[in-house]
Amino acid sequence: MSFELELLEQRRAKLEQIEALGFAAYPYKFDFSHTVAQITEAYASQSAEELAQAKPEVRVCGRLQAIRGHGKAGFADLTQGGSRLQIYVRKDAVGERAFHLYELLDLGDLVGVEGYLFRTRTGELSVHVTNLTLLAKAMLPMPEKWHGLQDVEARYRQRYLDLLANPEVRKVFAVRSRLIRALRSAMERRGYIEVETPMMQPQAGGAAARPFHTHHNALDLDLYLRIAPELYLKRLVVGGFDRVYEINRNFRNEGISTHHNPEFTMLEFYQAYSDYRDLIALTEQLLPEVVMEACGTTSVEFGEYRIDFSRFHRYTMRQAIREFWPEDASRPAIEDFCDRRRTLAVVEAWNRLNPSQPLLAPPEETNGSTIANLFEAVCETKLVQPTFICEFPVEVSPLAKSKPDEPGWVERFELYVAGMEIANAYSELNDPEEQRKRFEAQMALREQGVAEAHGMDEDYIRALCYGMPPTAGEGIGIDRLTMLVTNSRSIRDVILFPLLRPETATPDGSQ
RNA sequence: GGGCCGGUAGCUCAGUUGGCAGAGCAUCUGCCUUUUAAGCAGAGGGUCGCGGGUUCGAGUCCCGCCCGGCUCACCA
Repeated sequence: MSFELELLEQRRAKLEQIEALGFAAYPYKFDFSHTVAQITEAYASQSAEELAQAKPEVRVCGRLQAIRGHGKAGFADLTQGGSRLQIYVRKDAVGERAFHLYELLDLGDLVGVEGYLFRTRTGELSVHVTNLTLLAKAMLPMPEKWHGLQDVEARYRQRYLDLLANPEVRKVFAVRSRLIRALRSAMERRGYIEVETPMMQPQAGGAAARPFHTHHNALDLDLYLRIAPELYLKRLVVGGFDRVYEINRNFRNEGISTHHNPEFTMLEFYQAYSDYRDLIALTEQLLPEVVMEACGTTSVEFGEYRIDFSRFHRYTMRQAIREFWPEDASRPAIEDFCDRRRTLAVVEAWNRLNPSQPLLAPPEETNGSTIANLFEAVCETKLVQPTFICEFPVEVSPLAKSKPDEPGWVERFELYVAGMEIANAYSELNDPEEQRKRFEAQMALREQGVAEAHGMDEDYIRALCYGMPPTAGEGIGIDRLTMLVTNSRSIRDVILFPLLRPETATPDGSQ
């Protein structure tokens, strides 16, 4: 028998002994008078004398995280919801039967205790137990008590153990929850209505990404998991919801990295009678507001940086390439991006400065794509403090409205923080004829083999034909924002169950 | 997909030039009625990720594979 099975057998035997003592192995409930957190908070300031006088009675439950035996007495740490409370079990106080139960307990067991509060010789608030019950047994051993669970793979695969063994993980997800709650209430305060739009779509639109495929049997219908809610949310704006938002999952069938999980959470919202400038103003208000609510400050540690969400920088994409160009002699001019040949010369200059990582700019690529790629290569990692990058090439923005004076550029911004794209927003294109032309241009790209190019969406164009008010829309990546406010270097550390290969045994027995 | 790093007891980790598979925690037995990384004495626990190869001998060297991490590419 393997050691692991032996441990399991030991605990089965203990559970049988516990039942033989007359305790239920899996009782149905425990009537607690306090949570552990309520007790530690309410009695924190009471002295040993005050407690000895009052002997406050409590019924409290949780998981045993440490057991310290002393012969005919013993201590244990009861944890619940990330809080800890010591219990003290004496044979003469609980009786033979309950003390025998105490001796059969293992680390990880869930128990309920009844007793009175006191302070030990060393001053620690503890429950002097008069009644002990088992609520559920841990049949497998818990991770080690002071190093926690370190194995990264095990932490993701068995997140429940990660949460039990590593208190800071629990904190990350508490902050994530506060952040989402803050965003929701910030949107509600501004008069936005929360909606839910289809996750399964006959056509995956609203972004440039490859989708996941699925199938509905009864309708015999091929469907895609959505890559963005955008086109549905704008249909709702046509329908008269002037301010809508959705906080939900998007699915993109792309690579996995420290900044990308195949499913990720976005806040996406639309505001009628507004343009992207209004959304810059909104974002400048919104982020400090929600970051303050989630962490109690607007400036947060992120790796080697301190990120200040109360101050925003701003460049156009063309300005940013100039600004962050590494060398004066070859610094491009704004006019260099007007024409294909001059843009390619800028790429060549960049590649001369970075021969090890040359930027590929195939001749058939649109000039807009080349400029956007150039921007990412030159600037992205340097945008540490919150920075708006405004005005994108029309070729990479098929759903955004052109600038009135420069049809090749659109009214759009992306917000960068710590080298990551956090938000993306634009003045929405609401001219159905122009939208049709944009879709046609995208389809032409798709024919050239650009798999993530946008498809034609006739129903969306029909919706625009009924008239969409001038509208601005924005998406904010919740996972990445959570990374920033929890100082997490990997997106997997802010997603409870990140996608991993399943741990199935292969024919040769390996994993 | 490329590059680099890792996988040894339930957990956290050592393992030297190729020479008997180790420690701490956890577990088990005994002692212990205010400890808190409780303590003391003893015991058990291993497919060294998987499969080949080299060798008298492989955790260690070589090849292939699996899983994971970081990074580059792609993307948000």
